[in-house]
Amino acid sequence: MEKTIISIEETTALLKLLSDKTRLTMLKLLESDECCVCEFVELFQMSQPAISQHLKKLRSASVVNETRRGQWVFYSLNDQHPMYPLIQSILSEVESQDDKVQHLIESGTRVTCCVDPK
Amino acid sequence: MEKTIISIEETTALLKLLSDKTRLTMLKLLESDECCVCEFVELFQMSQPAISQHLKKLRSASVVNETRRGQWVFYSLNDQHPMYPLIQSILSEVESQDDKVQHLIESGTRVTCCVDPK
DNA sequence: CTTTGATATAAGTAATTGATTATATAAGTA
DNA sequence: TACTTATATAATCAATTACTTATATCAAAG
Repeated sequence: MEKTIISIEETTALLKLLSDKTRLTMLKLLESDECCVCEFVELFQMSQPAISQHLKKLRSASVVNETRRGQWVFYSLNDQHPMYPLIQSILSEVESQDDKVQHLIESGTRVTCCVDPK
Repeated sequence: MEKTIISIEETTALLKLLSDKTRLTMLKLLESDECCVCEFVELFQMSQPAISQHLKKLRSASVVNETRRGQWVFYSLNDQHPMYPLIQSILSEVESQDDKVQHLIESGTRVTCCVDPK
């Protein structure tokens, strides 16, 4: 398995994307499980459009995948991204965000959003 | 050897620092050898104060070490930085900057600056 | 001690970024 | 169909960023 050579420009673009607290936290959360937009809205003290714009940046860079299920849109890490190994090694250094997941469970947000749509 | 846990804030601050083309290229160059300021000035199409300001940011974050030798100031990677492993894994993904080193040698800049000061 | 070369700092500025509010779209439900 | 909930887009704005030019500092050489 050859190592893909990544240009300085591609790398700085990715790092810039990850150098925002909200976006990096989002990705750390996605590392363990997909999330829907409303969960991010619950977690971050920020307006829904702000969340949506952060997700758009991640989406435009193909760092995340988007799946609509009914009225909800779920996001997940794109493990096919050419820089996925780098993303993984960055995320592995970052402190766990389990407290946020716990908050979702306790507040009932996770249940509301993520129930099986069948 | 325990893995140091790094906060989201510390990580985003580091990524922001590395998410600039000039600074990331500087660090990639420092990965193989120390450089003096005049070498960076030769390499980047940019004013000397601009170079100096980039170096100040890297210095303030302790990502690089500074050593004065006579009238020259040399910079090197700080391998004692708490996030040095992350810095290394980022740099390892980035394309080589050997062409820039070659340019320094050919232009004579490297010789002028980096001769043993004894 | 004055000049020169190397580097740092200060002040100003245009471009970018990350938020906001208002509005649009899209899906589910009465 | 109309209403509600979830999400996206548009327009706007304040803060930050990465340059620029001008000036200061600092070390070596005359």
